[in-house]
Amino acid sequence: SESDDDEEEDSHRKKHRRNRTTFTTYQLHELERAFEKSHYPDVYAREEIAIKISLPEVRVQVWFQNRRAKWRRQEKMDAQTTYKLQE
Amino acid sequence: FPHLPKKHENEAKHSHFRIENLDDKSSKRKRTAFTSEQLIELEKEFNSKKYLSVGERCHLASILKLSESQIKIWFQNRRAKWKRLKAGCFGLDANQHIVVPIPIHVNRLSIAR
DNA sequence: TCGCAATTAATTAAGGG
DNA sequence: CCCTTAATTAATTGCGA
Repeated sequence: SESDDDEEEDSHRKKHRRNRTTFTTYQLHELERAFEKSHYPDVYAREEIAIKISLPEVRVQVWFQNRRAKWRRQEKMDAQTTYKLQE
Repeated sequence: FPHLPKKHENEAKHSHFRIENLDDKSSKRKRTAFTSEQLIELEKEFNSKKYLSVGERCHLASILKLSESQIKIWFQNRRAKWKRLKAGCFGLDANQHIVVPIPIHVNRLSIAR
């Protein structure tokens, strides 16, 4: 009966329960395809994508942000790889 | 209406290729975590007014022990979030234009004349 | 100088393997 | 358990007024 633990109240828990959207394979396909075309689509392009894959534009926007972060991370990584290889 | 969409400079304009900096202490960008007290107060303030005057900002900065810039940026970011939230729930309820207070900072010099 | 659009960079945490 | 990654947020850049 003692709740003891949980520094964070579960009221905080319920409130900050983020609902994470899981993309379908098709959505991921289209997003990836769009990313190939441009890493920086403007609002209108994003809106177009959003409609096509039936998602709010903001989800598409966030997806591109995270995708670019990944892209940069990888780019930095194999930049280091080719660096080592040339020695 | 204010501020049109804007276009991001095509493709990789921001060349964020930070070279391995031998200088520059602690290459990571600092991210200050505001305390819950600070956030509660900021939120409370935002609830009453969406825009702060210079004086209000200065006062708030001193009582929360944050820089004026941090207060300014916080309100900017908060307004952006507020806008997203408003736009997000279209459909239900037919409120088109809420009583949006106005940024009147423009007047602070021109009114004096 | 401000606000805003658009973004980044650090971070938090969901959920799958 | 750890990893990938969706979500959040303080901070940056750049433009226009």
